[in-house]
Amino acid sequence: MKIATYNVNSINARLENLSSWLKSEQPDIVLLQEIKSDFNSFPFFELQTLGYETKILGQKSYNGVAILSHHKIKIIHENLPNFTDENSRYLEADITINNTTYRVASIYLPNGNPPYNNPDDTEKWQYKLRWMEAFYNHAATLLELRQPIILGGDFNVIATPKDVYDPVAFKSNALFRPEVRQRLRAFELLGFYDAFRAIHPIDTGYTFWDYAGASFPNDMGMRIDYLWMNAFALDRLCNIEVNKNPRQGSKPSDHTVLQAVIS
DNA sequence: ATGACGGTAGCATACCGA
Repeated sequence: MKIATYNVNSINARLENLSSWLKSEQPDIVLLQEIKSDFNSFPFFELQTLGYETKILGQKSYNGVAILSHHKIKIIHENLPNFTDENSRYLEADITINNTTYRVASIYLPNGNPPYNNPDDTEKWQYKLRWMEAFYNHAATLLELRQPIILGGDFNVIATPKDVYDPVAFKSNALFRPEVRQRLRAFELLGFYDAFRAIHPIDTGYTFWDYAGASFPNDMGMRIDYLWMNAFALDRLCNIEVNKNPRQGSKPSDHTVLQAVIS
């Protein structure tokens, strides 16, 4: 069973790029973020011709998450429970493959940096912290399940200094501030394993490179996309890798794919 | 530190992002 997470930065702008990756890798489950599309403009039919059923929590212009699968998708939650969110950032589902039911979620955690035109505005930062608290609370309840759980997506948090090309420059950035790293760590200590780090203790594993400058050729990236697994899922983890192909084609997203194989 | 660069809405330019 192959599962992947990919922040596409608009599903419609990325359809060709996404399709060619789907055709070559044939993942069973795909967690997408930043589809930037509501139900009416989502390319359900194009993905269906590639063999994928799709469930989305859409939104016009911004945010939006989706789950694709070769198998039937049963939606469990749209949005985080016990948290009123004006943005579409969380979609949770059960997918049964070969008699195993996987609980999966596609997650687009808030960025948290102030808008460029208003550097003193802390509203987005406060929203990020509240979001992470609600996510922590829900994740704690998920661990009661006796089934493999895979929580994947764009977490917008750089877990450690080695997960970014220049940790000093990002010292005060909302992706790297101690408050969010501590919260991600607390989530991890509940019993969710960073699948990439479980297999690759040293590799950089960057999943995002800014469009600006020559970030990608110079490998000035950061690791902010994750697949977090409970013990039931991690026990079955065979392989996990960052696939950089979608980042180097024409019209790439600024993120690339993190894909795992589970037995 | 700033803004590059790219996407959306909608038609000029503002907003958003990591």
